[in-house]
Amino acid sequence: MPKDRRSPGPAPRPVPDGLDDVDRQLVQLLTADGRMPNNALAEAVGLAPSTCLTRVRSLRERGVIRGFHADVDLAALGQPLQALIAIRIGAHSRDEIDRFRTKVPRLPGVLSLFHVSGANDYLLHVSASTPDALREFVLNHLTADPAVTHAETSLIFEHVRATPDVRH
Amino acid sequence: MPKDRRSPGPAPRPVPDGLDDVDRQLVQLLTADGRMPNNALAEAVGLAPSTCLTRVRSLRERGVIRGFHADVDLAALGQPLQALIAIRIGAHSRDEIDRFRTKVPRLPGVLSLFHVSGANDYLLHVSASTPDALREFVLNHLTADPAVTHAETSLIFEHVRATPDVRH
DNA sequence: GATGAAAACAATAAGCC
DNA sequence: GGCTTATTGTTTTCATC
Repeated sequence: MPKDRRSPGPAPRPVPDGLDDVDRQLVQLLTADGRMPNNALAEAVGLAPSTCLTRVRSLRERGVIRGFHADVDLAALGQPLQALIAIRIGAHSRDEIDRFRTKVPRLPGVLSLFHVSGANDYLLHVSASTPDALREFVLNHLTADPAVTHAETSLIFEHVRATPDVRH
Repeated sequence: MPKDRRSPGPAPRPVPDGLDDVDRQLVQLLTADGRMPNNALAEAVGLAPSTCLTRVRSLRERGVIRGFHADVDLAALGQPLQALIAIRIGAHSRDEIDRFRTKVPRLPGVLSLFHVSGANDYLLHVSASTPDALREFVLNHLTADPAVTHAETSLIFEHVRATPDVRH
């Protein structure tokens, strides 16, 4: 079945609603360079600037593009250390988990929180200015938390960010 | 010693060279919104647009700001699964490690590669379209690699990105 | 949906403090 | 460093297809 026109019953698909090739190209280009100007973008995908603008707006409105962020060298900002901390939660009560999940992303130095399957419950990506600051972070905010039963810190020697290929 | 002027011998500091408060604010603002226009940025930090432009340029030139990227909802692009894969390397020869480190970020679906201390050597953040695609990725690119002795996959249930606080 | 043309706005260069 | 002004270029709206 090639195109499924005239489907009578169900519903017209909820959110991301078909991204075509041009949409994917735009996402790809803006992932690689989030400040690429609209007219350059337009030329790159072969659209008029006004059309391109409409497309990009629609991608943002549909939540396909969530936002744009500067990628910063934290070492240059006095945070030369990064770590990944594997965390286990003891009390698996909904409340404890929600509290932890809400509190952690607001702690200073926190970059990302992953809730994961497997032996650990969370993986926390943090930055710190010194080994002591990292130790203090773990002791004050993780070890001291009654919900946390285990926290294992691994230093990050190197972090390579890949630009995801967004084609089918 | 307040300012260390007239230091005769050493050298005038190599790269990030003192970031002042305005620099930090700019970094903070551009981390939160990488597409904030220069004139809005200028107003937010209390500078003239031209001056602000010079500052931001300098931040990029000094590598404090490495780039700008769209934050994309991969699920909307047909990659609803994400995983973190803990990897151990057997042969700890320099060549094997370099090869692994070079090859992995180019594999399809790879988002980030962390080289870490501790029991594991790497932590790989990937996206996939289906559980089968994830399994194929692990089997073809990790298990099949002679340098890899162990690969343990954890599904990511949720990923919360924090906006780092860049103040001192 | 896509377009081109016009109006509105932002980025940049130059000269000066 | 920073500011202002003048210029260039980009974004955005709108009427039209």
